[in-house]
Amino acid sequence: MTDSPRKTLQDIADAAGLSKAATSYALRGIRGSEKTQAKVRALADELGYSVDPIARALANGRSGNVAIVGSLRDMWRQGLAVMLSEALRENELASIIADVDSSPKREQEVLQALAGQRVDGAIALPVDPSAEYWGTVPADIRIVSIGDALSARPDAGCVLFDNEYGVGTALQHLADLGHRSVGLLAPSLPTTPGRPAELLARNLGDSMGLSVRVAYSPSTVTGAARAARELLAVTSHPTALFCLGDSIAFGAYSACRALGLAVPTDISILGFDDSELAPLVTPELTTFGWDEQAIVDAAVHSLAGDDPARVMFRPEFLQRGSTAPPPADPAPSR
Amino acid sequence: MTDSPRKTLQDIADAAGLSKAATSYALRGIRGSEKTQAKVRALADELGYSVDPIARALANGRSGNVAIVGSLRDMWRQGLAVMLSEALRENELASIIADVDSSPKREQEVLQALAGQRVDGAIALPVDPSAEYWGTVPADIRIVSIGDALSARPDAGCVLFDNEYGVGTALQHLADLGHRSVGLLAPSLPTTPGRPAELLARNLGDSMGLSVRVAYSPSTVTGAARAARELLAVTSHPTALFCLGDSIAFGAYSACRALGLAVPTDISILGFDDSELAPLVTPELTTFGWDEQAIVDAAVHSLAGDDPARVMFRPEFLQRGSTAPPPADPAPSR
DNA sequence: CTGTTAGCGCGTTCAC
DNA sequence: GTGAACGCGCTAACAG
Repeated sequence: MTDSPRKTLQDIADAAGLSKAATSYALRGIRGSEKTQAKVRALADELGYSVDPIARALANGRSGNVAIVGSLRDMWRQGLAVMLSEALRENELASIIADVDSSPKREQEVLQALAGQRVDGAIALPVDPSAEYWGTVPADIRIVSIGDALSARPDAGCVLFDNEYGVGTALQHLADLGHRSVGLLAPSLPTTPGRPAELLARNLGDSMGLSVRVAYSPSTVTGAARAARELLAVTSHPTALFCLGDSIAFGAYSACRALGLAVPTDISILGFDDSELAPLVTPELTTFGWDEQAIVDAAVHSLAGDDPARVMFRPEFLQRGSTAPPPADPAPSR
Repeated sequence: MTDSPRKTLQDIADAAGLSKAATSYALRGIRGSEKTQAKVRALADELGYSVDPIARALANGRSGNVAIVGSLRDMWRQGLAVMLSEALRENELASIIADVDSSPKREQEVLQALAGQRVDGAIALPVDPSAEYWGTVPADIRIVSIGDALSARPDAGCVLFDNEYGVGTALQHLADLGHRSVGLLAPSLPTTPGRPAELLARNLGDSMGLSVRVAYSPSTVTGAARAARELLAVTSHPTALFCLGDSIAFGAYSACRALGLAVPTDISILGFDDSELAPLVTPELTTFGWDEQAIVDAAVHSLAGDDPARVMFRPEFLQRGSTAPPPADPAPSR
């Protein structure tokens, strides 16, 4: 238990026989001769000095903290959050993580608290990207959103997903297999309508002669199981389930098992995100994979760099074993 | 886009016609008449004032932040970290999350930075609980460790797991089934020996006439698959794998599949932590479940309360389908 | 008790 | 290279 009373800049200035200012500049290599800088630095780590990040933050107005805000309930997003956190650390930024479940209300609250928290920026995995409240975040807090653009915050960096490609590929795949009725299990709440992926699914489905029924599901396996069950508990249920997240797909597996439906012979299931476990369930889950590290790097770069970039990532279709043609006779009625 | 240049204490002092000091006291309800306090508070949120956490931290030495430090690579810990973060928020504590992968070196670095960050406390899911470096964290930073006690930090709160029960039950279960040679896949590194669970496994194994071979594995599915493969790639490999974490168990499934070993007929697999997916893999994973919410509450309570409590949780054995008696003839040699 | 004045904490930055 | 002011809230010491 070190009881060392923290060295301050003054301490090492004294030791070096310099002024605080000179020492400060030297430490940061901004001014002073090579020699002085070297001497000061040597002294600093000899005495075990390290800048007090709080004092520095107070002095120059940036805290070096960024918030990671959003819906962090499914495995994929949790993993992403941890990766983000790590990438930020490598950029000398501390991250505070705030899960908002999938509640726009919580999202708004957290956002409101941001200003007070003095974060320099935020990386969002937005619950409701079309909400007005994004506009209320002070303009000097940089935002990068992952997944959807923030309509109320056009200046934010965006790491977008090529949903058109993903959803199009998925529906085409199902249409090609002969499905006509598809259930879409989306992670948002009914109260946050208009998320691109869902609109897209309806439109693209229409153009392929596919009837797409949309349902909303929590991103937890058990929650999704319940949602999937409801979708399947009608007399003439969809013959395929397209789940916007692997966690949801796993829930769908569970629901099918409970209902005695075999995957993929009775019903096809399509996931999204390629969780580590997708190849491990039976049958292996057909899903879409991302280059997560590239996504994380893009987000952090967009936050740290000077251009709030807009980049788009295209998911890779990973066909495995969870899809097949629909059963020949009308789907069993529960 | 509010462009408000952050109100300061001075602003609201001016507005109230008071001194900064009076205002500061009033806001915190420490001094001043009821009337003044009410007036000042009203003014404060009318003007949208909120204390600058940085200035406050600099002034009184505490930031109201707590760090969540540790190995956050497996799903279970990631989920726990997010839950902790949420529970802390409810206690008006912001949390910063630092994943240290499973590197003691990184753990030490993060710990060292803690003091500078002015965190009030830390919740640790320690990589190396027996390391000396825990002792170097300033005594005024409260620590609560989850999973293992910190030998160098006897004053820390502890949320312990009843490993004796868990490991004992697991090994007994395997012994009862007739296994004699068990592989233990533990998430630590070879460089951090002496983790209770592993020592226990050897000792308990001995007393049951079980030969326990310990191997170390990353907590990712793919990493664990590799580790499991090595363990199984010897001529006379264990007939059961006890994995200290479901992520590792899933990796073991993957390895078995690749090696053409059937679970549970060729090899039994036992997990730990009861991930949401444990009942979804085939065969369903036999594992141990926790009351995560209780664990989180205990940790947060121990950090926030005044008694650095020591509590212990006992996992629940969840027998499903991944264990069976060993094959009658000697195990196939790869 | 109410309110005030005058630092303090610690690193940064502007003038000279 | 230097002194001094600054950022913003907290707190000891003191006056009414």
